[in-house]
Amino acid sequence: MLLNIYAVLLKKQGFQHWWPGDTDFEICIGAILTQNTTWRNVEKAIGNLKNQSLMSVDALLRAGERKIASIVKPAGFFNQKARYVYDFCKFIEVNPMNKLRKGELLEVRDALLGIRGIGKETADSMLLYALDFPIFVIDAYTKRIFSRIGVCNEDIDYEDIQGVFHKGLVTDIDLFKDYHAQIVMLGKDTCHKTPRCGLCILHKQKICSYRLN
DNA sequence: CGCCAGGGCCTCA
DNA sequence: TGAGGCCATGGC
Repeated sequence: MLLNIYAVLLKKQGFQHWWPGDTDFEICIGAILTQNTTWRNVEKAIGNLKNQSLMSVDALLRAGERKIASIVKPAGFFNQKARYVYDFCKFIEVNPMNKLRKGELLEVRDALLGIRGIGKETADSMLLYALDFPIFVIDAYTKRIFSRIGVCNEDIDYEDIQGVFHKGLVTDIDLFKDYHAQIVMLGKDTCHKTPRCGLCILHKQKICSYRLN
């Protein structure tokens, strides 16, 4: 079932090569900046950081929250996000990513969740895409799409829907990465809050019968 | 113009 | 532990 849906999305949309970002650190910063924000706006913020040579732990710590806030402004919620980025850097300063990569998944996850501004989705995005741990990322699109298919309710708890994927799929980092990417693509292009079922491959294949329009 | 975007925190029951 | 308010820019 889950694998079949992935196959359909893969065939339609192509392999996604996700997450966008030149380095693992940049992936983490992007994960923070994209909270409840379109990637288009995040790109501007990331571009600003790179232009000012601030895409590194040391440079960001030296810059400080005020400076970071002014630079990531296009990503929205910039005061909060500047604090989150700064706190994340303070954490990485003590726990470098190559050290985290050698840790136990759930312990590293708990450590990330202990940082102000890093919740479940952000932590799992970092774990999967930057640290290469096998954990499935759940986001608003995942809940929306799979509730419309009929797998769950849209307000299902994070760990509950994550468990559906962990139980229904083989533990494969590359599969987890690309499956989530496929979900985001479908969400951005088609499965909007107001659905565009006429464009949806899952509707065409009769996998989803949420609504005709 | 109004709606919405790849969340998460804080507060208050 | 669950609901509601808040954070903010930019595209459509």
